[in-house]
Amino acid sequence: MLGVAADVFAEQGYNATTVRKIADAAGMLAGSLYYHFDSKESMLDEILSTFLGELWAGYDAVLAAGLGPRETIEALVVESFREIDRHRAAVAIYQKESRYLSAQPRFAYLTESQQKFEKAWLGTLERGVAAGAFRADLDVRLTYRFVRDTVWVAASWYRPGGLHSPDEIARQYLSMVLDGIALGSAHP
Amino acid sequence: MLGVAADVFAEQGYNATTVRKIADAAGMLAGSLYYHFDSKESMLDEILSTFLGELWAGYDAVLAAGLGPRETIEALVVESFREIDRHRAAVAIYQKESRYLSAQPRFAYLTESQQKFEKAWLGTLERGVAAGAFRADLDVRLTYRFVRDTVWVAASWYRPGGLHSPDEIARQYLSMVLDGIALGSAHP
Amino acid sequence: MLGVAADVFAEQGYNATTVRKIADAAGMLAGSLYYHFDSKESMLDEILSTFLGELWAGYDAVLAAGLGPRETIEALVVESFREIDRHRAAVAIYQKESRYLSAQPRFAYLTESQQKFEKAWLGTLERGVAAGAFRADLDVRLTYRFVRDTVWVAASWYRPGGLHSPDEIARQYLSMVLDGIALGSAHP
Amino acid sequence: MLGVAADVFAEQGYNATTVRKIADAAGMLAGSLYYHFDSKESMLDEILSTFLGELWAGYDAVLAAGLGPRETIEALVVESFREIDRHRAAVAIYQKESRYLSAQPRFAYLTESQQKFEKAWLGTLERGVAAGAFRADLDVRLTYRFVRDTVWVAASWYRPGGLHSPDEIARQYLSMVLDGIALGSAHP
DNA sequence: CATGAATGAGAGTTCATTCAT
DNA sequence: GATGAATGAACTCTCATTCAT
Repeated sequence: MLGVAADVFAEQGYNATTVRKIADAAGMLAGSLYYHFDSKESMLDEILSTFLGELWAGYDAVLAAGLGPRETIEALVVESFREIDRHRAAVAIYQKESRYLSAQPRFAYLTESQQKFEKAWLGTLERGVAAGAFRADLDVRLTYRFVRDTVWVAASWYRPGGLHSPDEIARQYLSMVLDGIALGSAHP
Repeated sequence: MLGVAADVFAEQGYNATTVRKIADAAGMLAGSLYYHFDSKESMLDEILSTFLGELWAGYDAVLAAGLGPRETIEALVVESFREIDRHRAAVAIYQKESRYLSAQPRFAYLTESQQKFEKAWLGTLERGVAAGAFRADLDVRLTYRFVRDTVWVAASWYRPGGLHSPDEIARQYLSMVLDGIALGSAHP
Repeated sequence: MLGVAADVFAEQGYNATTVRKIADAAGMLAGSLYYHFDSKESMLDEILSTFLGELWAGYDAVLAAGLGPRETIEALVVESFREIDRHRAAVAIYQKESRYLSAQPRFAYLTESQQKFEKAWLGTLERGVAAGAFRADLDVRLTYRFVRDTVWVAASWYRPGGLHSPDEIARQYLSMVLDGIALGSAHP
Repeated sequence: MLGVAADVFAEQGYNATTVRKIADAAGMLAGSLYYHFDSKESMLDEILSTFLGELWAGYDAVLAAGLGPRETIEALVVESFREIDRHRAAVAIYQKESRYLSAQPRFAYLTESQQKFEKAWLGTLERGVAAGAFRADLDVRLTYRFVRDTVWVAASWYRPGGLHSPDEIARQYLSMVLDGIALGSAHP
């Protein structure tokens, strides 16, 4: 039933989603939802925290593996697309609502997660620049935002079961992000 | 006053924004807004259509200039970041709300604009692949989405008057998109 | 300008008429009306009191003429249709709104007028029954309402300048009220 | 609950009636009404269409009975007063609001009903004139309006459970309409 | 005299939530 | 576990009215 709610939230936006719509999609009446959940907000909370829990399980495993910076970035991107595949709705909700939600105490964990996230990615990029794996002529914060957005916005159009598997999409994205889309360019 | 409304819509989301909040931000009472606008929706309409009007003025000029595919992409990206600079709030609103809005007849122009947009970008990318300017081993639709999202999501964090000028950001984005962030990669 | 307001009130109803509609019909802006009138209610007040003033001037002349009961009824009906002709809108407003207005102190004169009205008509009918001019087998209060309504409701469809003059309509109405519409009936 | 709404509409007028007044009269809060009805307008719609449905059931039975013109008129009047007795509020609402409502598509059936109504009454009167039952020296359209208004305006003052039963009122009205209120008049 | 802009009370309506059944 | 009915706060919007210009 959380899955149903997540789909509706993702499609219509949290605020524009009425409890009745969720109930309709779940085949019951609006009042009946309250046997299962405390509130509309608690559904959202559970959707987001479950997603972030699984995301960090994956990320932490990658970060603990002791890979080089380029390999770490690659693994994080692959992991991210797998999460998009498994939690598409949650990711879409996160993208749309997190800024406004993170102001509320109940969703403080969104801010924490975001900071941890930034530390992991930005740190890896900086490590990669120092190690000569990534270009030094780019603003690293800009690069961070570029890579981050590039990956996660995919949730807005990705549909599971489409032509490309998550791993295939990850591979193509990585190729674009790392090597660019132009032909014959080089950074000696 | 449309600027005020756009800022509030961008920050809180259209649905979560009450007319009272807009009125507060504009220094008047909620009812007073209706002397200037027919409805909350008409404010949104005017914000988005004004933005799209100016966007297409710029895009059309670029597309009519007869540039090569790579130069066209470069010019479109530069133009896009300039629009983000001038219409940051409108772009953010567009990003968040357009999917759900485009279902309504009143906002049918969003769908039209999106199709024109896709045609311009996708066409240029295909032309570039054919001309040997862009890599042929990538899915061109995936590449399109990658480039498109890469550019426009910037509106979610961009603040006018920050460290980087729009043109500087465009330059860095283009460098990443075209040549990648990795050092020493080449596509001969 | 009162005439304009009266027409709009008559057509749309007092409550459904906005000040703006009156102003539109008068060729000015809503706020400008307040140079001429204190309030929407005062327009209504002036319309109704002017009409009732003229009505009673006519009625009082009839009642003071010392006519017999049948001739008095005839004269009152003729006078009424002349008032409908001259104050069609006011009569229509009166018909629709008086019950609800008469509860307000400002419009107490409506109640007074109505009582005077009832006294004049009912008294004449009773006088006529006693004098053998009118049938005694009918409930006189019912008869009063019958005659009263019969006359005044005409304001709802009457349009000045139509086929029938007010006096012609009065003549036909009187013929129906006094002698009935059936052929060959008699009350010896 | 429709009955409650009808009473309030009848007494105060549709526009002057707030949903809060209806809710008060029904012993609930304004918002609660919307569990039972889509809108204030849909209450009005249901009240009027229910009334017209029953009215035409009665009228159609009369018209199908194959009576002579005078008997038809008598039966229609009797039927009308019975409807006033059963749907007093609805009739009063119809009288006050129908002209303005019939302009809206939703209430187009009011216009249709009115045309059917006119056809039934006017046709019967014309038939009666041709058959020598009614006077030929009167304008038949004027007569139609006279009879029509005479009957239905009664809803504005009629109170169920009063001194006169609907059938008694109908009898007196018919006597006045058919034979007049004057004594000794004849139409040979 | 008229305008344009604002006010503020109140309208119809929506919706998350509650709760007896 | 689910339903139907109700709650009450909040929302968008309307409108009579005011007033500086």
